[in-house]
Amino acid sequence: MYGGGMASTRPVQLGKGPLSESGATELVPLFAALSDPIRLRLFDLVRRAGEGGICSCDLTEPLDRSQPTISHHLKVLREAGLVEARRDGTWIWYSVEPRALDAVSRFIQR
Amino acid sequence: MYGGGMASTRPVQLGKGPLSESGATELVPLFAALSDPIRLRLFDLVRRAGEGGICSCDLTEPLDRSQPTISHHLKVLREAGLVEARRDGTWIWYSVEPRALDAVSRFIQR
DNA sequence: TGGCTACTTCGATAACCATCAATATACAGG
DNA sequence: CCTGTATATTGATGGTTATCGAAGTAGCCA
Repeated sequence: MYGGGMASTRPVQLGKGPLSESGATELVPLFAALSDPIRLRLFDLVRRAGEGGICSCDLTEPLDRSQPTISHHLKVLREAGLVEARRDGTWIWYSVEPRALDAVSRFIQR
Repeated sequence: MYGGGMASTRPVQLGKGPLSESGATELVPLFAALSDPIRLRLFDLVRRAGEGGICSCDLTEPLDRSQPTISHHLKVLREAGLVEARRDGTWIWYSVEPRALDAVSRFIQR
């Protein structure tokens, strides 16, 4: 599961016509994933951890939420294709999916 | 009311430390406003209308939702500071708030 | 095997959200 | 002032989401 292929549908949206229904459904999960304060700060923490990533255990405490809640939010970020998880023994390291914000970036510069 | 000052709190976030709780609460409403397919397409339609804006009446039909629903979503976009409304006689013209996506843009390029 | 730690899933609850029909407000023309 | 058109607000409803505690799974080590 970890490192497995989530968010497989990549491209679309060639800067042309009005945002199609399908074009919208590509972007909505991204925005939805970032529209929660806990997830936004989670993503920020993961991003500033850089290449090596950050351990899940280091994410629970600073956000003042229960561990299951953090786990839930990390799952949302994963399924949105924003972060990726890599298992190393007992614990799991999160890092930013490289092309995570590409679609958002394209949307902004239209 | 229309043209009145919404989204008055502007700046913050100088590319420095971890995303603060307040920094997150600045971005969350923006992402939340864009995390609905109807609103996303609504915003897109308004944006591609350019300077002059687009009449509310031209937004109801292409999105296949009732008039109250569109009105509701436009209100959300307004309160998020993404679009502005200008009344002209009987009808109302929507256009993109100039600095609408600035905060999102800054967030992406950190 | 057995116990420890890290993390996920389940079940429940309360808060929130999208949607519509109905109703209300605002403006323009007669 | 009355009528029609354009837009907003209200009230209700069904669906989704954030949250937690409790229970489950997975890997390490002895």
